[in-house]
Amino acid sequence: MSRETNRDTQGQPSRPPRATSAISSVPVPAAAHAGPVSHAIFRVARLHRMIAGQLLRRVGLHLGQELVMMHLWELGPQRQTDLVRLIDSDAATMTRSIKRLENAGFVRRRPCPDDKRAVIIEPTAASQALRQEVERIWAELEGASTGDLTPDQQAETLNTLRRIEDSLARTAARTSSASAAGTGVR
Amino acid sequence: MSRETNRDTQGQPSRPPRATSAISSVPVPAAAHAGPVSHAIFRVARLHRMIAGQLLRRVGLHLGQELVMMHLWELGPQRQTDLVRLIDSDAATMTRSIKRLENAGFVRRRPCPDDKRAVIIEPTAASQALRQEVERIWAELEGASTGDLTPDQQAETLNTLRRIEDSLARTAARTSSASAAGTGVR
DNA sequence: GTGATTTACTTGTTCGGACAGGTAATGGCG
DNA sequence: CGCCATTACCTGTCCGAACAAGTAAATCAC
Repeated sequence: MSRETNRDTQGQPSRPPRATSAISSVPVPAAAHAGPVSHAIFRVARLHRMIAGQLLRRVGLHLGQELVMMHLWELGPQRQTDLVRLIDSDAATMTRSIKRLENAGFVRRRPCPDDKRAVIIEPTAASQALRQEVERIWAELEGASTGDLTPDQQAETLNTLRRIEDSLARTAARTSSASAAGTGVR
Repeated sequence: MSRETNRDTQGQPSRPPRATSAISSVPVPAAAHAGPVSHAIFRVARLHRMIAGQLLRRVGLHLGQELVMMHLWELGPQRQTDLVRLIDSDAATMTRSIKRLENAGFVRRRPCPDDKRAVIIEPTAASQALRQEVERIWAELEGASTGDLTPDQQAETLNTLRRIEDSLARTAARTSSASAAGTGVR
């Protein structure tokens, strides 16, 4: 959360705060009642992102940069466009992210011999020291997400998340194609 | 996703695509294998955020601004700091968000009579036209998230999400008070 | 081979989010 | 009353994300 995580100090608006139902449930009546699942996704996403950001910052990485490095470590040098596809990111975002990783000394840029448009990104030797740290962070993040769930419960959780993802993906496909029928058949 | 959502286009670097297991499962070996739940959360969050952004953009709002408006509509005029607490946002972010909503004509700023430091934010009459749209969008987003789940399954999903949130919240509480080893890329 | 299209990447802009200051106004305490 | 920590808000900066637009190279069509 932000720095201000206190409660009480009620303002003078014209309505009672609705008896904040449960334990820690932040008082968000409007959004919560309009779409409980949606709002839960939103809160989980924010917490997850925040924790990941905190952990990564300690090793000198920003959110998202760890994905780039993980792919480079695992698959070796990649063209920028391949990284974009792997992470399903944006070309513009990747350009700037790579630039910052380069400034930080974690990657190097090399022109592609086969294709003069392309650039090959490769992890530096110095970045190898990060690898274990990042893997530890991902394990920590996974632990923070799953808590003390049993493997069965984790599988169930994963199932639930996949179901949500599939559902959202279906909607995204419908929503984005306002005019064309295209679900990207080229 | 980004604009580039195509597949195939065989690349020529050393990239064995690893038999993309399922249907839509984007080929993200490294991150997925390091933390499946974590990675699922990440993907769900991104999809959810993207769809919400698309829907909101059609009515002239940006991500997060709808939360401000929903609270103002439901609770009436609020001080800026109250909005920050309600949404659990950041004071700086709120300042700019309010400024943009003001430029868009959706809110008005009025000095607080009791406290000369504070500012009262109130929804404009013009913003009332948005209210139904935003509520429709939230319903649509909820539908997109839950898909064709039965109420029981939705409750189960909600339970799972809450469990993740609690787990993350516990970690966040532990993490924020931990050590502080600087190291910054910036 | 020439021209049109596609691809790879860059840059500019805007947004939310987060952090680091900075300025008033407020309120408590001696 | 004066001192001082807190509060409410603002500004600057940096980052990821998304969109628009542009450049250069590769590829396709003819």
